[in-house]
Amino acid sequence: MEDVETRELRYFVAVAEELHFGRAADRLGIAQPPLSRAIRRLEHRLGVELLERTSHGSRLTPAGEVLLAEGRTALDAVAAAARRAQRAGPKACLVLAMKPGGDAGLLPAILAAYEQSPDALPVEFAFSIGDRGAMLRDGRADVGLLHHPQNDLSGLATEELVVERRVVALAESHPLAACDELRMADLSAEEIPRFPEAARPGTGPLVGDVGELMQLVALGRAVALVSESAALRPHRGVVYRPVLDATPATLVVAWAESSRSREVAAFVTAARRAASEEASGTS
Amino acid sequence: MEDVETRELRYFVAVAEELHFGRAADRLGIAQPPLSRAIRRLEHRLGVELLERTSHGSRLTPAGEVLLAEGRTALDAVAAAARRAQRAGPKACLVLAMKPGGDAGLLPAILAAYEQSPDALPVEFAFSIGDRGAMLRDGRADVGLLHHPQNDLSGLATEELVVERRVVALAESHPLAACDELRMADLSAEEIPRFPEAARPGTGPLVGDVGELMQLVALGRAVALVSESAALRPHRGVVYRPVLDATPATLVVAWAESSRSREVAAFVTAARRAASEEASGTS
DNA sequence: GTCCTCCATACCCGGAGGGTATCGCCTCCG
DNA sequence: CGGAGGCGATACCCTCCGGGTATGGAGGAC
Repeated sequence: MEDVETRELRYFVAVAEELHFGRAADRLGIAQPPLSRAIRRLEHRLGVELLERTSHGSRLTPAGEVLLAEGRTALDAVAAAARRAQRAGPKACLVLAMKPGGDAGLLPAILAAYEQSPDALPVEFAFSIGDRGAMLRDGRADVGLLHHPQNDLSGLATEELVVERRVVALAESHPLAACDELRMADLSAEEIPRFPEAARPGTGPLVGDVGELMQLVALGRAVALVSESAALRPHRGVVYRPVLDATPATLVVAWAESSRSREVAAFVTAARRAASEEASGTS
Repeated sequence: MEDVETRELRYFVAVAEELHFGRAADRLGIAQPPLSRAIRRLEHRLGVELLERTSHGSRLTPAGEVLLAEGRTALDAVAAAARRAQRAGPKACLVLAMKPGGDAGLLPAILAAYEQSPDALPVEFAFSIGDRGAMLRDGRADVGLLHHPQNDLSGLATEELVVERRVVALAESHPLAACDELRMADLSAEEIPRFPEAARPGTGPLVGDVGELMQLVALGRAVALVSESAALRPHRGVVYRPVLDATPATLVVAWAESSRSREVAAFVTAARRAASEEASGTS
């Protein structure tokens, strides 16, 4: 069987996402006829129909659904290979993906421990609020600090660091601020902001970063569930209250399984050490 | 950045494995000059040197090492996407990779449970002695029964089924057959056969399948460590003795994380059920 | 029926990918 | 020390694939 080129996969993914050859061709920066031919050629080579063409758009066949899912991960893997090879050049570094403030206060200890490793590289930070898992999968980052179950960890290797209880950020003047502790049910009527990348749809206002989020909270226009360590950084006009029945967030160090280099392993070890020392120190 | 095509990755992997442009080109079925150019182009596009050319062969740079490892998994992912899409066509089926006899006796129960699932597909068997993990990674199979820690499970999702103690197969006439139980040290002087695909190198004779293996054992020319369930299938002239300090083998059901289809999930559920019923039934 | 939308077909062109011949360079050996 | 051989790079040519434009045909909306 002839093998599939990444260009063909990118083309198919574009069509499968748009369900429209014209728009997909537009997005890919090519004309529609070559795109149609490329998809037909791909279907013929695989011996499977991928799309049901109707006169108003197209639909995915079961095989198309499979190729969309698997093709995305394959494209991620190819991109990861290229990016990680690039970074392994003379000015090698380790890219850490994390949410600003999403380190449960462990970052200094982790970095200190990592820098003492003989395999340590300079660490670059890739701050991102929403897509840290994707950054690990497609090679934009090498290791990440992310949260379970808030982040999708599939396809990643992980190690748990600490479990963080979740607290709610409220305006000082908010009625609920009078309570010492809350339950999720108490928040059902509140506006909970969302970041644009958030997978789960909601009704809250969209915010771009943590600063905007806290601004909204301080104004009393919204409330926000955050990790308990975030409450250590006070914000003017905002108070924090524990939420008893919120599912706790587990901070994990994550990495792509295909990149089990010494450098990544050293970072994971450093993170593990920092977390366990933190746990024994504060207990 | 221009993206990397799978052809370029295949070319690079071939060169990186052969460390010789001529042999690699031969293996790829092309001439040497186009291959050299393709690699140079790839290096230039990534902005990194991948190989150190010497007059007697080539060596991998650190970036080349990274691209070799990541490129292999990327190629596997692309191949997996193509194969799984092909199989999702009209005559869809679920391919199960397993070692002959490597099911700890669970296979009938697993299949019975799976066939009752509403998502069940016809099951095809892909018997293989050595590379079942690779079959899952590159899409030749959808689910597999493999053993931890004998198999490399990296890049796969797994669920443990049963822990099997290991026993040694001996010829009836073998001196050690007189003992009721053995230790690994007792076997240190014995010939332990290897399958061609076995990663860990050894000195034992090469065997192609389980039949050959048992033949050798019956002749007293070798001994073999096998799972305790294998001892249930008697073989003429062969006896089994427990090995107290052999690390036990855990039978796991494994699948590629990117193919979390309903069919795969149903099979995993069936395997889990069969294993737990087996455990409670025999306890 | 008549548009309109969407995908497929027909045809052409440029350039990337592959082949052959040859060179430059290093190593090894006589 | 010099020639031979092996290895990768370069030069040059050609083919065919990937992409563009123009147009056709089918199906739904009104």
